[in-house]
Amino acid sequence: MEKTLPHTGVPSNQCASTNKTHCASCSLNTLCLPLSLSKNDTELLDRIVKRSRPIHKGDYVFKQGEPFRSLFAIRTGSVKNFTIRSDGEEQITGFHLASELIGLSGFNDVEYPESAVALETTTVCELPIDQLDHLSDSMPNLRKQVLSSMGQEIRHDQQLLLMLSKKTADERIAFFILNLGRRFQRRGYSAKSFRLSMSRIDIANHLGMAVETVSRVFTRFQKAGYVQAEGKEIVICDPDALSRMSGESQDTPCTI
Amino acid sequence: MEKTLPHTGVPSNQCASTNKTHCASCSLNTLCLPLSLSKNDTELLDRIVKRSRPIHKGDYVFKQGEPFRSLFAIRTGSVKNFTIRSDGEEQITGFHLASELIGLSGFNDVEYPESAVALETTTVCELPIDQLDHLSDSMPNLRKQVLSSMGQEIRHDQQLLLMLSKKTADERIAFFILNLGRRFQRRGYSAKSFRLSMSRIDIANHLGMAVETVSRVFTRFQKAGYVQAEGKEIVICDPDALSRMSGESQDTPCTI
DNA sequence: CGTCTACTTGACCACTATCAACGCTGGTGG
DNA sequence: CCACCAGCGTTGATAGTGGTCAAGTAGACG
Repeated sequence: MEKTLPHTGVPSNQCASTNKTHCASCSLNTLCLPLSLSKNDTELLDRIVKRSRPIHKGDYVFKQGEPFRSLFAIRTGSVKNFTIRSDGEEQITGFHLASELIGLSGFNDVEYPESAVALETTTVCELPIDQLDHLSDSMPNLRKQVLSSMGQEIRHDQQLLLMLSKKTADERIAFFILNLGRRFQRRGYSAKSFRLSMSRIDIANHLGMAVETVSRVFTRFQKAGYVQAEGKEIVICDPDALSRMSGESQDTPCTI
Repeated sequence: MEKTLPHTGVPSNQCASTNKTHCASCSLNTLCLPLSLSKNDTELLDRIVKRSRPIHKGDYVFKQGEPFRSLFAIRTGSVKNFTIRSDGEEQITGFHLASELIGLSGFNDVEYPESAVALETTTVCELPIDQLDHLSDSMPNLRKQVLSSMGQEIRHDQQLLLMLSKKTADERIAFFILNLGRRFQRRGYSAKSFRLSMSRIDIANHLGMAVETVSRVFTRFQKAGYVQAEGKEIVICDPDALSRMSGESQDTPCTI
């Protein structure tokens, strides 16, 4: 149903050496932590990476309240991050795709302040924080890369903040779809045609609106010819219209 | 009008040695970067800190689009951070008080993705990023502290996200007031009685509501006896009520 | 095939944005 | 010293967006 995983079927576990995948050969190494590392450094990083078997839809990558021990890089699939609010409600703080680093918000905390669960069958690379830290001593570039990822995460959150604090339902959905498309594009997929791995409920939760509203906006967009939405399959027909709607600058044409 | 600044009036500039203030003697050193540093390390950090003269209300600490060169620790006063959206509107991403580190969102970017301006007369300590980076080589604790601050920033943003995506006007204001109070408390001031350094307009912008709504909520809270608001002076009369309103857990009593 | 959940659509109403008017305060210049 | 002005803050009236409730459809899964 989902695109097939690179996983071999061999019951590999934990140790990188039991698994075919290595950072050096990973298709994501230009997007992920090895980005600015030398061949040698990449190999050192590779050694501390724990690659576990695929986790299934609904499984936890890490759970709010667990001791903060590792960062995780998503190899395939996607996850949603969320916190449980005091009133018991789940609040989705973000969706993450392949090559993205998750768990960063745990820094400075003894435990994970949020949970991450797989939205589909997903494989992750685990980076134990103490080893990563130790490795950082001798690899300034790795250090920079981690800081970099955190800076990115902060900017991402602030962009979201920016959106949630002002925008209407239409603007939020337009932005959300475009943003997802761009992220797929960076990973070599089509920016205009993709599959939403998250439910409407999750989208609604994340964007701070009612499910009904999400549904209505999708329908409206479809009627207007901006997108073609059939269940989770999305085709963006008029990216410029969406870009205009999302409140992005009118002067620069849409990047997808 | 504001509390007097520790600044001496001597036209000191740039070099720490021309200024009385040092990290070791700074009243904020248990909240700021020196937090987990040894006496010796603090001294080393102290050497790269540039302490400039006070900046006045409305002045920029750094400006969106400028090359990312430094982090800044707020010594006294307060600032607002904001980005200019494509439509030309200003969007306030956060308010920051003494001891907080700003500029973190610039990591991984060549330029600052947001601006910071003083809300009142403010003094900052500038930490040039290249020197900080260099110092990090030999000081793992400093590294941790920076990561720590970034983790904190991410969590802070996510908490805000959480709020903006769901809450009503009352909930937002209640949360905002309580949160400010707690931050003042951490700095040794009263959590219940303080002065808002930002205008209603800024609050509205930040919380994603109209100024009129902010004003109405303040009035409503006052009539209900939750707070006493006279212009920018705020007294929290019933923290528990605010806590309940803000959607925090009902079981745990309010922490202030 | 039945059940459960996700999703859609419609009706209604509350909340809050918007528009408008006005008081207040602080700063400026005569 | 006072008149004036600009920006902030408050309050009222109105309208629109989007949440809630309700019902029904479609799709997933055992």
